[in-house]
Amino acid sequence: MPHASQLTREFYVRDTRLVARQLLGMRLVRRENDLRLSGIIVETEAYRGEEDQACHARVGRTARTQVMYGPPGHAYIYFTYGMHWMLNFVTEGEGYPAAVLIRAIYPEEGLDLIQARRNGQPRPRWTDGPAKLCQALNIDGRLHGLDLCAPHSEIFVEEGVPISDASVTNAPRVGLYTVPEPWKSIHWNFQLKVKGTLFEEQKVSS
DNA sequence: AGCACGATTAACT
DNA sequence: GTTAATCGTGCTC
Repeated sequence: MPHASQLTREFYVRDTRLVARQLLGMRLVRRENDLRLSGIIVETEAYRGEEDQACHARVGRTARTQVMYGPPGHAYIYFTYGMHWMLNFVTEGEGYPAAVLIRAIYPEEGLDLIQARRNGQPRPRWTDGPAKLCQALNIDGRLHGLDLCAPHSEIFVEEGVPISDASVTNAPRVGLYTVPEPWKSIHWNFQLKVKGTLFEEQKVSS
């Protein structure tokens, strides 16, 4: 069986909230040497514009946020809490700062390596958080700015499983404490919830 | 130069 | 529910 097709830049150029929703059910792929690690994306969040007080670009264009102002379909990877890396995909048109945070995946390929990197954690906790999936897939600042649409890219997204609107839930974005309203409570978190599936089992355990 | 805080996680009471 | 770990970033002095 050939692998599904890699998403092109046209996918990422659209409204960040739509891209975040459409990423659910897609497959995140990490290429390491000749290995493929992958998982189905089950949780995302949208961050868009300098007016969004939860978005890093609220402070404008800096060395850190520069990539978010660049062309869509690139990786925005940042370091936080003194120890954790976060993976985002740049969205919308060049010059408008926006990105989708990948918060959780359901792991499918490379399980042995993922388990080893997750240091004895139970399977439902391997990739059920934004920093956890970066640890599991060996994603850090070295990959910041990477083009997700380039041939043989070390990170990319491909077609996964079809998702119905009924299986998607919206919620406020996670981890915002000092962010003013309406940004703190706006429902820009997207989760895949399919009763009776392993996707649900993972999120219930998180 | 110093400071407060962060799009988190794991371990603990 | 609470808290330590640990350091880059942006802001103030």
